[in-house]
Amino acid sequence: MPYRTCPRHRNQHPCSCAMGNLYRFVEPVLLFLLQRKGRAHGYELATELHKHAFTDAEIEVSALYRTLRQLEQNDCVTSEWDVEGSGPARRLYKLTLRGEEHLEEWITVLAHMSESMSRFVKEARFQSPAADSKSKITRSPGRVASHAQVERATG
Amino acid sequence: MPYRTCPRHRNQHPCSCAMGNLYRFVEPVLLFLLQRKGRAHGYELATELHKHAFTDAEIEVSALYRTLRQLEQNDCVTSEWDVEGSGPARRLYKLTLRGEEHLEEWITVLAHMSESMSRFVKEARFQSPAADSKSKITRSPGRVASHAQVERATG
DNA sequence: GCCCTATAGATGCAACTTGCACATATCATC
DNA sequence: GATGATATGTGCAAGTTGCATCTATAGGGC
Repeated sequence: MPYRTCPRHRNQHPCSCAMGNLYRFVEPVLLFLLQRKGRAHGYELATELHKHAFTDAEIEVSALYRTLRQLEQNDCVTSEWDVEGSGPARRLYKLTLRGEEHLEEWITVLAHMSESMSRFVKEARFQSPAADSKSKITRSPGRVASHAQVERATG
Repeated sequence: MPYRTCPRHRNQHPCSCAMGNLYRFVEPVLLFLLQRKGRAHGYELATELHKHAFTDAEIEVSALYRTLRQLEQNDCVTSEWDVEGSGPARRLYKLTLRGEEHLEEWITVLAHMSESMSRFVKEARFQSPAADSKSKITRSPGRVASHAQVERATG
């Protein structure tokens, strides 16, 4: 059953790597961190991102940079090169007013989703009370098979 | 600002259509409904899906059928044609043991995500208390721009 | 018979997203 | 001048999605 094994967390099953598309949740966390820190560069944000991530799947650095560029094109952040200090130049990002608004929209989205999920989990657990006890690992979220993985598994 | 208008919910902004990729959350709801109903066909599930959906974005029927086929290829459900009754033949789906296990994995994932989101929302609202009051619409989640929308907006 | 609508399931495809590998550049240390 | 840490990106194959479209059965109206 190949769709149930993850190359990254082979032994700490279940994991959430196959949920993919996590960059969407990278966006609100980046906005949040930028609001809190005032200004920061990408590499720095990368080190703090996982503390606020919604799953324990690793976050791609490339996804982070792409998300920052996307946010800038949407006028949610501005950036300027910082050549002070040693090491390679870093791009310093700052939240704009629009970025703050966008974060607030995100907060509304996530509050809504969180409630829906929580309701669903309660209802599903009530329907099938095995869910709590059967799973050996409670901290890590479960695994999801993608279409591609189905192909590999059945093809 | 084209990225901030949605063709479907132009007036009830903000919406969550641009979050896309919702079929991933279609999967657990399908598993849940199948467990509850014993057996059902796709069209029937489509009518009940939105009641348990995690956002108010419409769920594509094609995504539903694709998800059901995917689940079958993963041995999470089985199906057989039902030619009884009038109208076109329908494919009757039933949950397998593996499907139940997969639902439980999903429940673990979603419980974890829901908690992380809720924590994030609290922290972010504490940091920026405007989030509750500024947004005129509280029921609908906010809007997210995709890469493509950025291109259209800025190109 | 023919048209319309509802039911039911499915596919085609362009556009889009993602994971992974790789590229580039600066500076420190050995 | 090799190696490694810091820092920011790009290329591309493989995967996903939204929308339009297709097939098919049955019922009702004309």
